[in-house]
Amino acid sequence: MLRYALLGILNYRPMNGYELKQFMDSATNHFWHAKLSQIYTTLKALEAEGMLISTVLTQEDRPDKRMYTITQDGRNDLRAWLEAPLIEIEPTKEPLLLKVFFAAQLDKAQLIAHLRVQRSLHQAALNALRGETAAVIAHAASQNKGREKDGLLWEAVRRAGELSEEAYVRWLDETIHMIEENF
Amino acid sequence: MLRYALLGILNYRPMNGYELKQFMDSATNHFWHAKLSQIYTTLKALEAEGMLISTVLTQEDRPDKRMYTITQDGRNDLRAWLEAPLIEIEPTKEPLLLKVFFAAQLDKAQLIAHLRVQRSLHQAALNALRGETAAVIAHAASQNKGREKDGLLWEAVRRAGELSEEAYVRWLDETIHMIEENF
DNA sequence: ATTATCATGTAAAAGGTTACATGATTTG
DNA sequence: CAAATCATGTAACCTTTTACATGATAAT
Repeated sequence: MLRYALLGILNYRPMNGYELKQFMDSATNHFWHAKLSQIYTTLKALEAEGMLISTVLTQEDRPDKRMYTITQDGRNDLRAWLEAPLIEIEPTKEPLLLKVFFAAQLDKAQLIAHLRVQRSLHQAALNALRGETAAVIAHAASQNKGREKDGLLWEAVRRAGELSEEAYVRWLDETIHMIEENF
Repeated sequence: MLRYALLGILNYRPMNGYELKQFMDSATNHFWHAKLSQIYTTLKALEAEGMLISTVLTQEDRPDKRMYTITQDGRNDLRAWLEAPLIEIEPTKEPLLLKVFFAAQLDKAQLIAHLRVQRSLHQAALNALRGETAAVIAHAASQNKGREKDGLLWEAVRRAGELSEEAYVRWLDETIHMIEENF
């Protein structure tokens, strides 16, 4: 599925692997991420399939860049994927919930400590979505005249992350409180 | 991490692979899942490491069962993992959000259709958490006298799933409404 | 009759992470 | 002077999924 993330981004404009990684880190991190090593190998595979073409851009003072451009085949593949409805829910894996499920043998203080660490991490993620991510999206939308729909959807997706993190923090607060009272 | 799910469940009582799969499907599905093939290979690896021991239980009218029992080494490993705090957030991958992010080229009706399919799937997941999952947990807790903490944590984890699905359905409603108005 | 359940496994492939390898420039 | 940034890639490994393989009994 990383292939569609890359095709989707390269459908905005050509980029190199390093820049794709930066784009994902700043804009898609809360719903899709990848390591550089996987981005490079996936770009190579997409070019071999004819979905992308690359050209080397020689730079002075900086290493050369391999710029990838989406082809018509790539656009068709992206379109077909966008049109296909998702008829399943993505099954989630939540290490924290797995740990809490089996944590009855831990003592109260240790369990609460675990939950508080997660609370601060999720609060930070929520702040990032409301701050940096919101700013990146607003800026990109403002530079994208004539394509207002993009901006609406980017914001909708950001909002999904915000609701999800709000719910997580609320659950952590609820649960810390419950354990303080009942353990 | 499946290893800790299996060690955690086998710490309640010995089971075979097939039964572990059923347990996970009915109780842990919303935060951890695995295919039978992976469960079998992981059990084998855990036994090779000395975390589990297995014995074959011969049955009439049914295929034989390989029952797995946790060892002291397994209990120690489980304990060490439970005590280690989780200092990172699990990065999520949400195919629906990936699709919506790039979906500006779809027409309004198609996009709304995609979101409505997901709405019904997430509503069904929410109903399952409030129905079957809640019942399974309540029943298991009632049969677990003297270990009330287990039941409190099982319910807390179920509640996390409920809050998460509620937030998802709310977001889908918000987004369907936004697209109906602004696209 | 057909489908579901019970029951265990192996093999191949795909997806993803970690480690290795290199090296210049810029910022602190 | 050290660390971060820019920049690309390969190799080994781990995790997970899909497909293959078998076969009896119970339910519809």
